[in-house]
Amino acid sequence: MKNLTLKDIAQALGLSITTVSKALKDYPDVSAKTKEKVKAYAEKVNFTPNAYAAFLRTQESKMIGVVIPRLNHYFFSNVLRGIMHQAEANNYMVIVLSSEESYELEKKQVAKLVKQNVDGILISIADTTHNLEHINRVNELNIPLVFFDKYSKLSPSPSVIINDQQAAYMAVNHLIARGKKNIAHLRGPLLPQNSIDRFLGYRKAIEEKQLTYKKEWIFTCENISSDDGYRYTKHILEHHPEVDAIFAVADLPAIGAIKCLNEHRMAIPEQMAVMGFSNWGISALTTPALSTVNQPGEEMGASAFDLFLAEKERLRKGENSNVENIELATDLVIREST
Amino acid sequence: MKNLTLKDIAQALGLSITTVSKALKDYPDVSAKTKEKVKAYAEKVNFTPNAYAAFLRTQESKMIGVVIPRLNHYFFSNVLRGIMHQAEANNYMVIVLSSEESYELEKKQVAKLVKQNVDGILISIADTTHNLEHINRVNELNIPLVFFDKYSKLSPSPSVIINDQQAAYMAVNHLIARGKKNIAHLRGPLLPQNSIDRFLGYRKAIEEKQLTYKKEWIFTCENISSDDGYRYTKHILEHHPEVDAIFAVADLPAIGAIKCLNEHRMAIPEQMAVMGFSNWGISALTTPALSTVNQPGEEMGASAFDLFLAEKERLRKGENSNVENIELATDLVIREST
DNA sequence: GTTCTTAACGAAATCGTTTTCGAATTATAA
DNA sequence: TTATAATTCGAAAACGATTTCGTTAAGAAC
Repeated sequence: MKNLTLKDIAQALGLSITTVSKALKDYPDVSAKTKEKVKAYAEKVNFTPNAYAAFLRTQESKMIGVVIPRLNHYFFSNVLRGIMHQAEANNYMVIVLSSEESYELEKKQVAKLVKQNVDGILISIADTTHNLEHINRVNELNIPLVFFDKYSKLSPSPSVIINDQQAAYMAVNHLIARGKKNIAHLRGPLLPQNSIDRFLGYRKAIEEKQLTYKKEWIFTCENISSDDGYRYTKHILEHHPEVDAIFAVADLPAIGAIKCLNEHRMAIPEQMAVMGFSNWGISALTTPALSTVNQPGEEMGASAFDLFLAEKERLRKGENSNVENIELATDLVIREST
Repeated sequence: MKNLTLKDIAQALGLSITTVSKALKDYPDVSAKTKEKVKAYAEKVNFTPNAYAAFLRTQESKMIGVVIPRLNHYFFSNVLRGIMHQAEANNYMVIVLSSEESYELEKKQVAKLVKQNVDGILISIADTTHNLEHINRVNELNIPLVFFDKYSKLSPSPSVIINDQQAAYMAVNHLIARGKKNIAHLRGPLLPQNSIDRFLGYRKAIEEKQLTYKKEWIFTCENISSDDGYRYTKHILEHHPEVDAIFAVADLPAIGAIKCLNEHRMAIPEQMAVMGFSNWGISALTTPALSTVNQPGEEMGASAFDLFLAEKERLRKGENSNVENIELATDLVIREST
């Protein structure tokens, strides 16, 4: 019942440990007959080599670490799913750690993964991460590292992201096409690249169509929470009645906005249109249902894992070839709120 | 820069590997001075013993496996958080796997964890799990196993759950106190204990107050999805106009119900009250906000980990003492939908 | 018959830690 | 001074898989 070892198999078959090991790994200096015998027996007793013992020799743990800013986050759950699916297909285990959007915790979690000898790290950095020492240390140790969704332009590691600027540009253009002229923006925190890019996409669309751009219509959602959206929308209703649409950095603030608008009996989208970002599961369930930008979470996760494999291969040979950066396509999900 | 070993420290300090190892683990046969010296140096170079090598001797991997039915599930995310927090405090790593509510996948994931030599398994079983062979195998291997939230009465392993029956009983009593007389129930699938218990709590409250109990008012949400809730609510409006309240097995169907009621311009809660279960983050954001039962996710996770430690201790000594089962308190969250 | 090649297998070292057991040194007792 | 005990250390054997390097035996070549 206990896990068998090579020794057990060797004894059972009257072979040496060496031969059994080599037979299982298809070494050329084992006869076809022996290979057959060993493989059949190993299959029968459901043998798999002890991962810890194997690590000691090969220094490959067959584990990767994933650091995400939040666990209970719809989008990241989807990314995780993609990662795990791909990891399973390649016989990797996944250790997931959360940074809780804290730079300090992120550093700790990365250090923990390094100590665990993971074969690679997939990370989406926290909104408050302003320093890349911990990332650089991973690079120096020659441990493959891949960014997904939230990355840093200052690091040379490969990344898989969406084109946030273009996605936001498309979203705001959709609002404009619906006849909206005074569009407010609930933006994300100042640091992360994607909240910057979404803001830039917003501004580009506004300026290109020569609509009014006002600093007073830009609000920073520090926590990207529904509460942020609720609060700012209330402020907009009270102080900027001319605003006829809201483009939010994420679905959560957008839903907060809808909640506030409903309470004030505003007609959505006639009096005020609302556009979110991410296509969370809940966004289809609000009344009215939220228009948003679809981010392909699972696909992003799968690509991130693939990039890890590529990066690992790259590091194994010399450093010559250049890093890959993948940009996934997004698409608008038009529902009732626009 | 690379991870140091005991050997490195031993050489640096002119000691043997043995002494360094023993000094770090406070063996009595190492002098106080040597211990100081070793510990100070280890601290300085940020040494931690190689987990894989340690496993080979101790057979303790300092890793636990967690199997949950779904990754992108608000409640389970919270449980995970509790588990990870407690795991971190006790120097454990956590491997999370999802069964996707599939019995077959659940079996595979458990097998994978066993092969990985985890020190224990924390599991919330899938709705479709009808057979406990995989769980029994874990028991036979003397690997500590703890159930949380969704357990099986057929297994002797410890568990941490809520009293679903009582919680549902309280919830329905709340609806009755609000003057509702014809209460429909959107129940969960037939197998899992908690959907059975919630149904029993519902029926107990109904019968105790001698209200009408009709089989036609009971609907089974196979996927516990918002779509289930939406569909059944539509059916209720069309075929059972006398129903004045809906008690759902979870928040998602309840939100689907609200969506349907809003579309039919039904007054909530006057014409139809809605009660959910779980207190998902979104339940506060619907219009009207959803009344529900609060399940203490993080607390459940933390308790599950503590139970694992206790169970491990129990298995280490003989099997004498009996297993613990923890029942966590729930509380009603009354919002606008009732 | 001798030498050489090739095929098939095993012995043994290694990874880094833990732990048993014995050795060496010092302190204490006789 | 010698015997005994206490203290402090280190050598070495695990744990289980991988891999290098030999060894053996059989057949080929001369």
